[in-house]
Amino acid sequence: MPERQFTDPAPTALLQASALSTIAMLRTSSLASAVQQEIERMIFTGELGPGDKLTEAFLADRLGVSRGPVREAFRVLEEAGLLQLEKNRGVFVRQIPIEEALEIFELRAMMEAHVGASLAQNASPAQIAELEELVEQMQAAVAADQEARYYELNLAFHERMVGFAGNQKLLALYRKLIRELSLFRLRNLADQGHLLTSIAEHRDMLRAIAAGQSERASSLLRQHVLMSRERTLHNYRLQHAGAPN
Amino acid sequence: MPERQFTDPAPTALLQASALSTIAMLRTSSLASAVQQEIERMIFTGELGPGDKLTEAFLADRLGVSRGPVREAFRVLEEAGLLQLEKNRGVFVRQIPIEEALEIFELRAMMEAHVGASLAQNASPAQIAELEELVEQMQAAVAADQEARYYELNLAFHERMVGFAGNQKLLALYRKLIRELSLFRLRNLADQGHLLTSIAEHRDMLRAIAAGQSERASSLLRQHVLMSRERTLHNYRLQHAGAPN
DNA sequence: CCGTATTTGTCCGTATGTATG
DNA sequence: ACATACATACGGACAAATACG
Repeated sequence: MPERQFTDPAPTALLQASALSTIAMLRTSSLASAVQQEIERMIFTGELGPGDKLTEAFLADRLGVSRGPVREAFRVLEEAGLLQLEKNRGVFVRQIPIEEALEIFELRAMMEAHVGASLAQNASPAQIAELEELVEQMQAAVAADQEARYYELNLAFHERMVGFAGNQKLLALYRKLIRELSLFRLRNLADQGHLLTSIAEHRDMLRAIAAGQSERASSLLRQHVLMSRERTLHNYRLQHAGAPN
Repeated sequence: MPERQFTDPAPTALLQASALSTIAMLRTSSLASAVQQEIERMIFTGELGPGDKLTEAFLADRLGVSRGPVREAFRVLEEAGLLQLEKNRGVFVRQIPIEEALEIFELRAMMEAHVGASLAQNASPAQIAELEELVEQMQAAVAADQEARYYELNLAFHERMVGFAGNQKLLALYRKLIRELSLFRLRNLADQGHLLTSIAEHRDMLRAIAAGQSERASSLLRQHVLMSRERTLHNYRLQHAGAPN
């Protein structure tokens, strides 16, 4: 059973065209970081999927750079948890096992609970207003049946909240976890009902925060994330019901 | 005002001797990771201090490898927050600003509070016993006036607690933060009184955990870490009173 | 069990950019 | 302002290790 390899003709041609221009544009700092960003882009657009194999030489060729920068990008992306380096075998897009995804959800719950308590005590009216505006847009997106847009706004909402807590280190860690989690994402094809529930939960959070209710805000956020965790686990079990391993 | 550079004759000779053997011994995987570990060792033993300058060529020379592996090690250590790469200028051991140190303490407080609640619900008697044993050793260390030993045990105690929570990702993040924080450490030359207080706090935590009191355990751990934060801030202000910047 | 192909590991020469006098 | 020293950035060649037929 051959690994799905990233050397098929069609996607390769596509990559070559887009990558070269992208690399050229990103040439702000080092080639290595440009390559890094390009690999990330390929992963997050789905051009590269979990388990896909990459090689230094291949990527260097297609991106029109030497192996050096590619190597360095690989190392950084391994440290970031997106790639898995196997000595003398190749580099693979990481498979996030379900156990790890669940751990990440737990950490998100911890972080967002902390953020909820913090915001209940320190959030400015302007910040709350901005979050409320995001919820409005989410509502509109659901009404217009734009699921992708909804998810985008949802991510933005949570990230913005974490940002408002004012701890930059926390925000950086949060982002890192979200990126890793996005590698897992077996599309959470959610039903409309859930989306509306979720929006209502967001409103509840904001109310608690605006009212300065630390513990309630904290608890609501934790539950909100843990719900999301449960849905993910549920979906996973559905999809892996008949196919153990 | 020249940066303190890592080219002084005395420490260099020392480095060369120890490093070569170390590098040889660590040759388990790649030279790059061996170099990485060696640099970490130099940092944590104080051979390298915050602000010190490193160069690829110099380190490569002294470690007896080429610049390639050194380069890669630099990138990883930058990602880890220990080094700061400045393009075409040099590589520096990071200075953790006080603001960042305080942020890390806040994250530690968040994490350990979470761990406290978790352990209160799930810790096994064996785990609690192990933690109690560590506290006993800490007590003995204080009695024997072995401060260094006390700190070592204290770190082990907290890390072990985090480990017992069962979330590997959390443990990894926790360790990473502690490593970064150790770069800050203007020796927390603590008075005996504080050490004894601290030990008492540890006992309180364990009691709450053993009794299954989630909220109390959580709160005690948070306060314990925040106290530590306050002491650090206090020491910092003392040391920087007359010398702004 | 061995040879060959593949892939990373390592090294060094040169280009490029930055700071400094 | 300009030249020079210095450090990284990058490329390409060679070596070593591993996998696979």
